[in-house]
This record gives sequence, structure tokens and C-alpha cells, in this order.
Amino acid sequence: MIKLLSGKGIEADMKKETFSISEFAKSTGVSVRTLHYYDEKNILKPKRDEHTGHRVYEQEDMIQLHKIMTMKFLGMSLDEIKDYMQTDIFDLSFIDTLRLQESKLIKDKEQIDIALDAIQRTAYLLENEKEVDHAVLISLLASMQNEKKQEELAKGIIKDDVMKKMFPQTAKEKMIFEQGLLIFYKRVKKHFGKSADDPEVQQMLDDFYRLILKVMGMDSLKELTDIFSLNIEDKENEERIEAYVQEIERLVPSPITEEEEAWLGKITTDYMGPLWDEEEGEN
Amino acid sequence: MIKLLSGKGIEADMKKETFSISEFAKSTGVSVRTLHYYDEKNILKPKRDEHTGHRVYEQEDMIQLHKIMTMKFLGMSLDEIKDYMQTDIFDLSFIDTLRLQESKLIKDKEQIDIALDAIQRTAYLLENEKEVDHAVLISLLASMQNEKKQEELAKGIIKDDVMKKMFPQTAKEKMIFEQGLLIFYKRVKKHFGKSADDPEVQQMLDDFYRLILKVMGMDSLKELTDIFSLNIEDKENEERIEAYVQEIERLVPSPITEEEEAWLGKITTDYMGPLWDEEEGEN
DNA sequence: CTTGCGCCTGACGTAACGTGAGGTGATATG
DNA sequence: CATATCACCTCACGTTACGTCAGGCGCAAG
Repeated sequence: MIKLLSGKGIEADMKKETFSISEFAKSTGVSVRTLHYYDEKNILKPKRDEHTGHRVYEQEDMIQLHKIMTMKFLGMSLDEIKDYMQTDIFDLSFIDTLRLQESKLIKDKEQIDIALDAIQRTAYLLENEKEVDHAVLISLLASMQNEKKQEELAKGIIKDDVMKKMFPQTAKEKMIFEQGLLIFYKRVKKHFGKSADDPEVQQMLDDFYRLILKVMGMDSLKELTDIFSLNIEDKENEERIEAYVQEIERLVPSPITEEEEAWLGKITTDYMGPLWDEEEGEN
Repeated sequence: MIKLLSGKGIEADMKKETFSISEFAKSTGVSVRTLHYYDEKNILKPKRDEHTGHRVYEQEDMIQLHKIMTMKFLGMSLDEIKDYMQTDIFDLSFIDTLRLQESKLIKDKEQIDIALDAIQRTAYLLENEKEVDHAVLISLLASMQNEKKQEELAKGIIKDDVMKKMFPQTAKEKMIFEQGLLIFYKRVKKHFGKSADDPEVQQMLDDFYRLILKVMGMDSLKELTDIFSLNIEDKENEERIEAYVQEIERLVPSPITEEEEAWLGKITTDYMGPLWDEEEGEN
């Protein structure tokens, strides 16, 4: 609620009329240096004592300073504020300025929201996993950072229904999926080099396969692998897909080394081969 | 969703191993100057070509840069980032850093929310009122800016039940009240100097009185005026109230001049006198 | 007479780069 | 072969909104 009447307003003539800079600073809450700065920048220039050269602030300056503080609070720069310090009346044109500030602030806020979300998800993962390879965590964080952009990019090449299946939707789904990925990559780094026959490697791939199926479903997974296997002779599409992969690589670094990736590619084909056949047989 | 496997991972050895600074800049999206800066600040120091002195970036630098970008996205400073560039594994201690970042971001976000709220309310007022005296608008904005602080301060001297009545609660209430105030202050400035008998002045006070009653109710209003009239001899309380008024005056500048305030005080007592008697008579 | 206070004016430091200015080795062109 | 262009280098100042000394002045008290 706004202040209405401060006291009786009768003994007003008793009020102190002028302030030294330190008094003014104390009573307004801004620093002396800030007042010096506003003076220097011609934003708030008080009278001077002719003899001593000391700054002399008056009630009017108090109002002006409040104006400055208020517009700063709205997120404007001192340069922008300076332009508004001349006018005594705000009219409709000020709305444009407000709307501009509004959109800036909304943008900032969106960034903060994305960062906060990423922080919370990362903290959750770290609490459960204790130690995580930095490349893996960075990859995850980069992925969170660009979730929206990634979805937009994906829209260009993947059908809507697959899209919906492809990206985990709820916060819970995301957490499950991300933790599964972390564990998977940990094991990739641990078992790197072993044969596809190794039981631990088998277990790793089994778990990973199940994780993917949990979030995507079998049909979407097949569509997706079809898209990326590139055995369809569709030049135009091929270029789009190439560009997509490039862009994603730029946005999200790989969580594993090239050697690990090559090894993973090899054992995956060894592992998937029979599975695909099995599925095909069922059709 | 995170990138899983980019291509077959077989032809990986064909990849370009090194980049010039401009190539590196283009493929990562950061500026050349930024890379220079990171080098200068010992945050990312690539190899050098012995002969030409040119910077030579490798795959490893790509990973490091992604790490930097990611931590920047989380809101960390380059100094803080530098400390984390050495470690290869994130453990539980990183959670503390995350939590710290989190609280910083939450604080920033709260500020933005307050500013956004104020902007929207101000824009609404301006759209309806077209032109508003700057002192009035500044006062309103300052008041919005400090709503929370004002409520906390008020808690010290006003009873809870009155408090609840005193501050408009819903957004709609706030808008109605604020617009009423704007209109009131406009008329104060317009009719300043006129007698309390003037019909326009009467109308102004009537409307204002009704506005206050609308948000507060009669009983709360009386309690409030009792508190501020200071005719109760309660030294301790008096000091607290004095301090409260001082602090509010510091936070929220008056929307009207001292002369206007004095005039308003006078006609208010002229106006309220009979009203109070009337009410007292009813008891 | 000196000490201290409050004020003054420079002037440099901050964060994370942007933006030239001027110089060098390598390549492309007349 | 001379030169123009290119990509790179380093140096260095500009930016925002102040914080933080450093040195100096006038005035009052001890």
C-alpha cells in the first residue's frame, strides 16, 4: 500500500531544506560514490556551495534520485534513464519503453529457468552417482541447455509422432532416462575394449536397450534407426540429416572418446544383429 | 535427448585433427576474440605453431571449451570456471557449487519477477490514464518495488488482522486500488488550493474515501487512523511508529509536494470531522 | 600548532569481452 | 618480381556502474 499522508503536514516548513552529500547518501541509501558518478555523468547535478565547492542537495534532488532508482529497478541503463530525466509527465510512449524492458526481462528469466532446471537435474544425478566423468556430465548439461533447440532441429527430419516418443516428456521420465544414460556411459568407459560376448558387456547393452525401449517403444526406435542408417536413397533428405547431425554435434559434445564410440558401434552391431533378425522374423 | 551414436564411428580416423583459430571459432560458435581472451586468462591455452606463432586447436580443446561454455551457462564466472578446468571428475563437492549457483539464480529471478509485475501494472495504468505526473508514477513504482519490505515493516506496528485488510491482496484489488490512487492524485494536483466546500473537492474526497473503504473496511480504517494519530501516550510505540514512517519515507517518495500535502491535510480534517462525529454518534 | 573531519578531484580496478590499429608470414595476382 | 590480400598475431582502449584508494583543501577542536 502506498503512503498517503505522513503526519499532519502542518509543521512541514520546519523541515531541513538542504543536505550535504553524506547526509543525502544516508537518507536515500545510495553511496557517496554513486552520487559523484551521477553528477559526473550529468544524471543528477546538485547545486554547489560557491565557496567550498561542496555539493548541496535539495528536496527536488531527492525526487530525481528516486526517479533514477525506480527506472534502474525496471532494468534500464543510466543512458536510457538520462533521456527520461527531463520529462515531467509519463505518457503512452513510455509504455513502449516498458514493453521493451519487459521482453528483455522475460528473456533473462527464461535463461535462468533453463539453468535452474539443469542444475536441479544435475544435482540429483550427482547425489545418486557420487562420481561422474566430466565429459559425460558436460554432455548431459549441454544437452539440457539446448533442449528446445534440439527439438526444433529434430522437427525438421523426424515425424511428429516419433518426436513425441523420442524426447522424454515429464520431469520424472527425464530423470530416469538421464540416470540410465549416466550409468551406461560409466560402464562404457569401464568395459571399453572387451568383447561383445563378455557378460558384463551383454548386461550393459541389455540394460541400455531396455532403457531406450522404456522411453521410446519398439516402433519408434525402428523408425529412428531407419532414418539414421541412411540406406534409403533420398539425396535431399540425406543432406538435411547430415546438417542436423552436424548441428547437434556442435551443440552437444560427445560424452565418450572416438575410440570408445568406435568400440561401442562395433559391439552394438554384434549385439543388435540377432535382435533385428528376431524382430523381422516376427513380422 | 542426448546424442547416442553419431554415425557408424568407423570412419572416425578420417577426421580433421587440428583447427586454426577461425575454424575453431566457427565450429564452436564462439568468437575469435573470446578464444584470445581465454588464452590470455589461462583458461584455454591451445598449442602454438612453433614457426608462425599461430594457435593450433585440437579435439581435446573442443571438449574443454564445451566445459567452459556449460559452466558459463550455469552462471559461473570465468574465475570460478578456471578452478574446475583441472579436474576430470565431478563428485559430490560439485553439488555445493551447484547449490550456490542455484540460490544466486533464484535471487536474480525473484528480482526479475518483481520488476515484471511492476511493469505490467504500470503499463495497465498508463493505458487507462494516458498521462500521469511523473512523481505519482515514481511513487507507485517505488511502492511496488518494496511491497515485501513494506509489509514486513508494517508487521512491527500493525495488528495482523488489520494488516490483512490494509494491503490489497489479489492482482485485481491492486489494480483497482492503484488506478483509484492515480485518479485521486491527479485531482489533488488539479484542485490544489480550492476550499473544502468546493463540490469537485468534495467529490474527490468522497471517491477516495469510498476507495479506501472498499479495500479496508471501516473498522480497519479506524484502527489505522488511531495508530497514526498518536494521541495515545505510548512512548515506546511512538518511537517505533516514528521509525516506521521514516523508513517508508526513505523507501517510497511522496507523490505530491509538501504544499499539496498540507492542503490535503487541511481539507481532509474539514471533511472527516463531521464524518467521525457521525460514526461516533452511531456507537 | 597539529590533528581530524568531511569534502573535493583524479585515477585505477572490476568482467568479459568488442573493436580497431599496426605488424608479420604466406599466398594469389598483375 | 612486386604487390595486394589473407589470416593471424599483439597491443591497447572502450564498455557499465560503480568501489576503492591517494592526495589535497578548508574548518573546527584540543
